[in-house]
Amino acid sequence: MKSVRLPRSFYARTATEVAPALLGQVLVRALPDGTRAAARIVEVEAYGPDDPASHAFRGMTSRNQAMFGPPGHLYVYLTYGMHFCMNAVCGPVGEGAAVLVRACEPLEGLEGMRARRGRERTLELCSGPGRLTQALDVTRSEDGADLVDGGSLWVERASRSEAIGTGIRVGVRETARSWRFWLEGNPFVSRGRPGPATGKGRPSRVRSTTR
DNA sequence: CATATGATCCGCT
DNA sequence: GCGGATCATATGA
Repeated sequence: MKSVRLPRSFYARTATEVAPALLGQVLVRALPDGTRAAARIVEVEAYGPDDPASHAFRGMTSRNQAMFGPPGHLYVYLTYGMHFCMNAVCGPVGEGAAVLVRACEPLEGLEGMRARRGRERTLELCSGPGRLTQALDVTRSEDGADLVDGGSLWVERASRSEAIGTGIRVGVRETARSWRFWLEGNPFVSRGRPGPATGKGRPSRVRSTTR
């Protein structure tokens, strides 16, 4: 079957529409050495305008300017001084919305991923925002890259059968928005972090003890 | 200029 | 379950 790259119009919607729609789609990375890496998106988070948790909330800076650019481009930033996180920019130009890709299921180029990650277990290659950028060799150099017309990184349409789970975003204290989306039952979904266990509003994650 | 803080990961207990 | 690693960015003196 022919692989179809997601068009600009796919991203030109609100982040809360794009986020669940990205689940099951395949992220493809063409590496400098000519090899390919591909992974299926299994967990995302939406960050919209008027959203205090969004990097765009306080206006445009040199760090987040890609978020205010055209949809379908990449916003990549460094967090905790050592981990990159990748986002797909959404909405109209100037809005400042994006979807954070939190976890993927490795499909292609696993050996390269293992080498870049320094880990053997497939489960540890892409199950986390910092992990997947390392596995796919995405750094700040890719900030602003075009997912639609660019040549090294894009998203291909794929089918999905799993149900979608929703919950509060990881590391975000605000509990009103359930803007984290994942493929229910998929083992590559990151464990995330339970919110500040201040008593109210536990995330109520799926029970995953023994299996 | 100085400092606090992350949309995290990993190793150790 | 907990804390250290490690630094760009934002904010205040």
